[in-house]
Amino acid sequence: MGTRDQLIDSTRELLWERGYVGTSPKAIQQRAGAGQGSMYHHFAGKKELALAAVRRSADALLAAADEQFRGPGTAVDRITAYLRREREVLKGCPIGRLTQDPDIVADPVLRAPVDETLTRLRARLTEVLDEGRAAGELPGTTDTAALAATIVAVLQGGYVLARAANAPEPFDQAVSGVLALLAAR
Amino acid sequence: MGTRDQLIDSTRELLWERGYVGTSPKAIQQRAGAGQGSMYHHFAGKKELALAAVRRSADALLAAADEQFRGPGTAVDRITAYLRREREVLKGCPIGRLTQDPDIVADPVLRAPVDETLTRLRARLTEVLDEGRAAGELPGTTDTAALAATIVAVLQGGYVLARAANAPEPFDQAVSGVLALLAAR
DNA sequence: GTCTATAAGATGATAGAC
DNA sequence: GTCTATCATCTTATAGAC
Repeated sequence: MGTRDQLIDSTRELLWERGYVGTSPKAIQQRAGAGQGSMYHHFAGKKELALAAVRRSADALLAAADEQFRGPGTAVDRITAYLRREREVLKGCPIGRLTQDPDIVADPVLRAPVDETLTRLRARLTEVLDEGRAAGELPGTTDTAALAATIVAVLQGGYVLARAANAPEPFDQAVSGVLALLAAR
Repeated sequence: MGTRDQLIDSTRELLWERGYVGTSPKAIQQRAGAGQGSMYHHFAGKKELALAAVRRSADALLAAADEQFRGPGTAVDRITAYLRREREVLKGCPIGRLTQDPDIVADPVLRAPVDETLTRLRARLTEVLDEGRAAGELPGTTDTAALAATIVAVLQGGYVLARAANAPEPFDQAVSGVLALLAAR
């Protein structure tokens, strides 16, 4: 792996751990084992590097989700698999957490990949729910787009609860709760 | 209002807007209209001031929630009122957002009030759901603690989706989705 | 491509006058 | 109580040698 890739991956890690405001170029360089000159040779600055890192994390997130959505079973089975998938709950979501970063949300260029990722995730989930509704798993009156937003919100909010408690249990409870509601339909 | 209170309230605003890592003592002083000496006279430093600010915001959050929970109507009515309450959605949750702050989560003293607030909120919501279950609004098999976690997660995650989109609609969708599930029981 | 040197400004606090 | 220095360190680069 080249230095450029090392820099991007180190930035991905640090953005996940500390956010944009909490991540300095120096910290990125140290983790990547690269000098200042090297970093500024490959990237114009912190913002451009962060953009490359966020895009790569976004692609990884959508690919991982799609793996569950394309899996076997009914629509509800696949959503259950997605929600129950093994996760590093206490680390939170590498994309969702960026919504709490003032410099990301304030900058249209930096916010764009975050917005696009969560919008696409909801859209993909809506498709799966549409399949389930067509198959009679869900009532014909189900607002699948709203339900998709609910499911993604449970994930994102579950991370918040788990990080507050410094324990994964609240996340698991939140997931169990929404799955119970879904199963009762 | 005294200088000390001004400092706390300015810190509350800045923690909400920019988080702990993104908030400097200087910014606090400027917003409060106080000098350095004044701030360090009233508080030992940034951490102590943040602690006072977080505690005050936590009290406000729990009081606001309880206002809805003690309101009129069935359990589901009151939960609906709580979720549909007017909120500054794009600002997010002043307490929940702190879970994305590495220096808050890493410090037991700073994390404690965040943990306690969300834990109490879930506990209070569990009580309301227990009433609803006892009244026959919810099935006797309902795991009220899990459902409470789900509802709080929908709120916290709804904020994440809204901030990513820079629009309140995803929040409203997420809330609608969980209320539809709840109503169908 | 990578390195070291340099720098203007911010950060988080301390010291001491008033 | 509040003010104005002062300070060591960090931040986010730029410059130029190698």
